[in-house]
Amino acid sequence: MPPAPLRADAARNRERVLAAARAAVIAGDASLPLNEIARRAGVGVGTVYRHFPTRQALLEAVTDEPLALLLAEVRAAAADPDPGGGFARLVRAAGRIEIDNVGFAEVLTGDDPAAAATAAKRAELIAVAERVLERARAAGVVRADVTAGDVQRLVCGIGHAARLGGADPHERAELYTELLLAGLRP
Amino acid sequence: MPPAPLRADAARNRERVLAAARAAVIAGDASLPLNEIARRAGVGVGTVYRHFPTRQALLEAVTDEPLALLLAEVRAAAADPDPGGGFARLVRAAGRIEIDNVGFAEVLTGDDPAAAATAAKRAELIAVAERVLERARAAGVVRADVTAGDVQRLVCGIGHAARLGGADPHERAELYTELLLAGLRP
Amino acid sequence: MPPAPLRADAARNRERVLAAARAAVIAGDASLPLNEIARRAGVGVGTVYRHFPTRQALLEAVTDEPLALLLAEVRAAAADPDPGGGFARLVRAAGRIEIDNVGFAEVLTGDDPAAAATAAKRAELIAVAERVLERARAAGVVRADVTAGDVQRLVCGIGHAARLGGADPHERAELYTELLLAGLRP
Amino acid sequence: MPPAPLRADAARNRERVLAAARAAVIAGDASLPLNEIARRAGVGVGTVYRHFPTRQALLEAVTDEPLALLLAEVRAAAADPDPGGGFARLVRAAGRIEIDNVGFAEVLTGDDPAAAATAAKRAELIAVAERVLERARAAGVVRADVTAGDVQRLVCGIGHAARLGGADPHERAELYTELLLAGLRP
DNA sequence: AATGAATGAGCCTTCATTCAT
DNA sequence: AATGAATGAAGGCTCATTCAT
Repeated sequence: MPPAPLRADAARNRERVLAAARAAVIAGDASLPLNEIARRAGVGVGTVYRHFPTRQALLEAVTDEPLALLLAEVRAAAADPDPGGGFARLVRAAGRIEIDNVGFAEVLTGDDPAAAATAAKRAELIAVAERVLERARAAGVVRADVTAGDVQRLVCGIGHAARLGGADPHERAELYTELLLAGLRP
Repeated sequence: MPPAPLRADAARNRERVLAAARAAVIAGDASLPLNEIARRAGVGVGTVYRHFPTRQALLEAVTDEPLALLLAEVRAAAADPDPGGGFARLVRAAGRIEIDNVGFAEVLTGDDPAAAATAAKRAELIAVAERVLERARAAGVVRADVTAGDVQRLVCGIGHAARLGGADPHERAELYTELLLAGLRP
Repeated sequence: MPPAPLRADAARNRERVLAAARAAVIAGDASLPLNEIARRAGVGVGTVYRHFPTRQALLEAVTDEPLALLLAEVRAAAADPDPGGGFARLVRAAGRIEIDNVGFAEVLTGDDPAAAATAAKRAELIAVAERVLERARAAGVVRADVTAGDVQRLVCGIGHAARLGGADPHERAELYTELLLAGLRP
Repeated sequence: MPPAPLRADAARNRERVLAAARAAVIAGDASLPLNEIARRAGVGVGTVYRHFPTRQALLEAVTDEPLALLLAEVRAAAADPDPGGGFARLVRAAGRIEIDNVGFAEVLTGDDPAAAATAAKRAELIAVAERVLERARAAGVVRADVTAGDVQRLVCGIGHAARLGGADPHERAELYTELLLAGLRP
């Protein structure tokens, strides 16, 4: 059966929890106690558990929005007539999204996406990204010895690096992304 | 006064604890409970606390050897007559060491090195690395908009990235390092 | 808002913990581990912490009942038409209550009452007691060089003294209280 | 055999430990870790244990000097031709000594004096004090319903009371002692 | 469905005490 | 005799998770 449409109040609660978790994750505190997330969301712990049976499930849900965003970008990249431009666009978008969503990398590269929906999105993401890379490679604008998985990991790495310094990581992330793109050329 | 030579048995215990911690860190489990480290080392918890009053102190001790190693490399890099070659050597060495010592990055980029010795080594490391970069920049073989801090962070990021995939990260790390070096050229 | 009426079962647990703590305190073991109090109360440690975030909070709660009792007495004393009689009544009541509630003195004379309610009661207690003493002094039935604080401390001291011997401290406390009253006369 | 005369250095160590413990006790920190006492004394923990097998033994040793002092006073009191004056002198001395030696009361009224020497002194102290009280009672200058034990306890209580307030307890102790003496009159 | 009280395992840390050096 | 390293029991506290209301 399709996942029963949530009652209005249930949906609102779910959203609140999600918002609290998102805020925590963005603030870099991805290990915030569930008790505390519940408190900030203004709901009981039980409610958190009802909507998200495991912490992993919650993190995935948090990552769901950026994942959709990235999916859109990768599709747009695949549709770009310029293979090199499309690839660059993809990498830049991934970098931007990664830097704004701390847990993102873990879910994307982690092993067990509990939720089927996430798994599906992830699979598509990877498949399309692979095509984008393939095309760029064929056009001779990207090194041949680099896989889609490498690119994905490198984007994560760059996000990690950008976050290591103090203050605003965005500027750093931008620079690092350009470095990465330069390094990826043949 | 010099830090009083340890008694033979004390030194052995210290080494055991260190070995257990090192193993844990290499295995990627840098947050292993001190209890557990003590158990694996075959000593009481108290002994761990005696030798390393804080977890940070223990991590620093674990990182001490690779830090010394890297320090030697950076000195050698500074002595290399070829600025570009010296710089590349430094980055490659840093990459290799980082990949073999998970906690390394954190201690290197973290804020408060409890132990004075670590602080000193770290300071020298950074100073010399800065000179190496400066020289490479002056020789026109490295982009001008990249600081020593950036390089340090990027090496960490690359280590992180290499570790994200399954199995042997070494090969990946090597590739990523070359990408980084390529990206750093003007 | 009023402190939300506790759920029936929560209230029962709170009471059990309180009872266990009270028993321990009366038995003179005011430093009983919270672990042990939890065990005796038949609840988990967490429950103790939920109801009383700190040991101090628990002690204050334990002392709350006798504090209320004493407050009633001191008010009655203030209302007594006979200044000397009122004062004596106050001292005797304080002695009796002190002897039955070991931690009482510490909370009363200690510095930081965590709970606002305790602080308020304490303040009123002291204020009214001061008036009782004042009146007695004015009537010439109490030495002029003794402050309310002194009386408070002396009552604690007498409780302490009464508890030092073996067996039943009550009888001793009574005698010591009379000695104190005699000594306080001009 | 008589307790083998200590070697000079052993005696010095013993004295150092004693001094450290005394200082801690006077500072009101009678529960200072033995490790810490050893450190302050500049000796190893083992040395503390050698000289004082139990914490109780150490406390008794700390109390030994004031005990001797009090013993002298009580003898002097017994020798005083004036029964009332002798008694008052005894109480005042006890008060003064008690206020300067926090652990004193506990050792004096506690149950198990591990050291035989302490036990002996204590016994004599009590015996002589009893005679002083007896004489005062016979002279009609002290209430008849008060035992030597009571007086001892009351002095402890007064010390306790004096220490409850902030800052300098000496002044308070003096006042409280006079109150006690007044209260003890028939 | 929601709540939040209760639970208890588990980690952290301290310190009395022992014992090899 | 002295030392201080080692030990481990004990207590403090947190937090994921369950479940009665």
